[in-house]
Order: sequence, then C-alpha cells, then structure tokens
Amino acid sequence: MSHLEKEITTWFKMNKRDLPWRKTSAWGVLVSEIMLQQTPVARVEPIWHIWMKRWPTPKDLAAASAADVIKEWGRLGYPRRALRLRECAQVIASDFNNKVPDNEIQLRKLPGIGDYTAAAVMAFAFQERSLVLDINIRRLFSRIYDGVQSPTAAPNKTERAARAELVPTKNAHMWAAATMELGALICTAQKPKCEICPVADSCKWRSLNYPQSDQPKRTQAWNGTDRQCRGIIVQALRENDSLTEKEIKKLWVLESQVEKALKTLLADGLITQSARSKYSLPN
DNA sequence: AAGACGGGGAG
DNA sequence: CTCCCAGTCTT
Repeated sequence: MSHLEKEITTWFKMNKRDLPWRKTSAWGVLVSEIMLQQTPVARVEPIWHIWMKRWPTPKDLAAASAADVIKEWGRLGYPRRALRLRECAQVIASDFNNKVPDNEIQLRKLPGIGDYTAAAVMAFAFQERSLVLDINIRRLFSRIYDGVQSPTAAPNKTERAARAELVPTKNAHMWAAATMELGALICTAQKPKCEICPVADSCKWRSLNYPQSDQPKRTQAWNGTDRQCRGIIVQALRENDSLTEKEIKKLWVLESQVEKALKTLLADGLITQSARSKYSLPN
C-alpha cells in the first residue's frame, strides 16, 4: 500500500460521514448515485429515504406512474433523471430479474447511467475494482499530482489512464470512497482545509503556492421560453394527478415542443391555479 | 468538443 | 450577484 493510500484511508476511517447509502442494497446505491449527479449530498438525503421507503426495489419503482416519480423527485433538479431512473428500474425488473447488474458493461447501457455512475455502483454496491472519477476525486488528484486548482470540464483519456494507475488492487472501493470523501470535506472547491489535510505534504498545488486556474466554462442554464415552460409543467405535475404517461414523456422526449405541450396543458385545464398565478399565466 | 439540462445554499 | 454540486445525453 502506497504512502498516500495509507494516509487517505486512515483519514477516511476516522472522518467519514455516516451516509445512509453506505449501508443499503445495490438498488439503494444506484438510486443514490442518480440523485447525487450534480446535486449536493444534503439535499439528496431526505428524498432518498422517501424513495427507498416507497419503492424499495426496482420493480416497485417500475410500477410507479411518471407523475408520481416527478412529484417525489421534489426540488432535486434535472427532473429527467427521475424519469430515466424509472426506465432504468423497468429494465432491471424485466431483464435482470429485479437485481441491479453487477457488471459495468451492462450498467453502462442502462438509461441515465454514464461512466461515473457505472463505476460508482461497481465500487459502492459490489465492492468491485473500478475507476471512479467524480468531481471531488478529479479535483483532489488535479491538485496533488498536476498542481492545478481545478480539473478540466470532463476527464480525457490521459487523465483516465493516470488515475487508473492509482487504483489499488485490493480494497479499490475504499480508495474510491476515501478519495471522494477527502475531496468533498477537505479538498473543497472553495477554501480547502489544507491545514488539516492528511496529504498536504504530498500536494503539488500546495508546494507551488496555490496557483490560480480558470474554472472550466460551465454552460449557463438557459432562461428561454422552453425552460420556463418546463418549470410550469413540472409545477403542475407536482400538484396535479391528471397528466398521462404520454403527456409527461413528451415533455422530455420532444425537447423542441415544450411550449406546444404547455399550450395543450393550458387548454386542457391541467395547469393548476397556483402555477397560473406563480407564472402570471392567463386563466 | 460544446451545450442543454434545475435548483438552492454559501459567500 | 457568482460559484458550486458523487454527470448524462445530444448535437
């Protein structure tokens, strides 16, 4: 075991958070990983508990209505994730005997599961060796090894190869969890806590006296008509049971026709009064 | 390779 | 106000 691995895993055992998805089923891990995509831990926790109680296994979620799924998603953001997670549950229920596949290739094919989530499920649900590269881990290694404050927008081949070299043969899942936790709690994007970091002495960024680097350009959330329409529609879904499966799906499948979908909903009286007043819509 | 896609808490 | 968050999917 390398010096760095020892320091980080020792720190992890002493300082890790007691997160509910660290002691749950593979399905529970998968649900948490989808919810955690671009979404802070603190906001996910309460919703995760509600989902696991209501839909304890894939087939339970597979049987839920799209409207209920959107409603229970609450304010997590990116509500299409909720629909994809439901599709994912339907595939697992029908094609995988209601069991989350323990194979990265098959996981990667499921809707809403990309490189990160497939690797994370392998590590955290099945304790298998995989290359987990989330923003926390990427930032940690960017600083320690590259001396750069912030990682690039997306991992490239070079980065993946370099980080794959670091993944230990034994207890790779703990390496993933520990580096992620260190990135999330100590090696933070803003005001990192270097004075209490267990590997500060090994950090190139620190030894270079913290050179600044531009944050990769993040695409601005678009504030056009379509987005406002989607907000109205989601609002209506949260308050209204009348939307059909087909109508809901149309909102995300036909991205360019959201405004048209909204008009349909208005015409059919499916937009609630509170949504009308919130968005100053005509009655 | 670049954009779209949510929402809210922190500074 | 800007920045950030256990990314994914589509041009």
